[in-house]
Amino acid sequence: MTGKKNKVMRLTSQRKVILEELRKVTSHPTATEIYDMVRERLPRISLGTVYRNLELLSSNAIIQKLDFGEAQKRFDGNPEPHYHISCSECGRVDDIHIPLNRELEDKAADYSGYEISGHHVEFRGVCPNCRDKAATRH
Amino acid sequence: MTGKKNKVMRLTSQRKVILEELRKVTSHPTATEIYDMVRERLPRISLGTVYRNLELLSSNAIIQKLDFGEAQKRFDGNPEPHYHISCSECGRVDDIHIPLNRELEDKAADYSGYEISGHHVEFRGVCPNCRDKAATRH
DNA sequence: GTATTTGCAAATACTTTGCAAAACC
DNA sequence: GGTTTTGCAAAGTATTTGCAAATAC
Repeated sequence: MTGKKNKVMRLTSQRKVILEELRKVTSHPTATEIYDMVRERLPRISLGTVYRNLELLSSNAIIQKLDFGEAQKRFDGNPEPHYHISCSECGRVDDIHIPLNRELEDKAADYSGYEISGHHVEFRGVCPNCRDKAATRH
Repeated sequence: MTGKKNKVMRLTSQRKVILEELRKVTSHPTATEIYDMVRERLPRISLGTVYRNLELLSSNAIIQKLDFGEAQKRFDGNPEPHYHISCSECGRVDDIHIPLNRELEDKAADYSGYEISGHHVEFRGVCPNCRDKAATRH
């Protein structure tokens, strides 16, 4: 019905550690960053395994795969929809937990005729750290 | 001051045709789609040139580079900020010209301490075509 | 016991880049 | 005339995949 595969997802040590490490941070790491984090606990894990698990976990809505237009995708251990902001200076990505604006979806549906299933908001700006650094330079 | 290069951007036939073709459509084509469109008028143009021009034009805010999490980036001949919606069935991308919600930026600034420079909203849903097709199938 | 998952390495997909020749202003 | 841009081909980067061995249940 939903098109999802019906395979049982086994709890391998690799999968468990990837999920644990991802849930520890709010930094929205890339696949290679996660690889590095996980390798401290599982030195023999391969990058391919990390990619495969991130793909599987995100397609099962256990984590989120994010794309901020950079070369590498990022991952978020929190599967609940929420907004994000990225710093144009240092590239860091933070969560923005303001309430989702459902009215936007109604407007978009009226405008487009689409049947809307969700939306995402990405803010751009300069993070407090980088703003302070810039100020210090004067 | 702004970090932009000060080179003069020359009006080559390749650049002109790329821009013209991109402005003709609202389909948010990928680089290879633009390559195919342009090649009908300039059969000897190379894909590298298309990429270089799309990069240059978007970094000069003459066009927009968009990323919907697919493998390929997409391009929009309209440089004005506006929202987008993509169809989860067929992948098409449409503009949503509802007014930008600046209040969201204020809320995000309050929440995060960032200095916000802009935001983008992406809706997901099923386009009218695909909805009709799905209905017909029953 | 059997289907899923892993590590490894090779393959793929998209985009970028070096360079000499051509084009623009 | 000097700088930018092009075509071409090769390189780069991120991600995916085939396969035999290992693992989970």
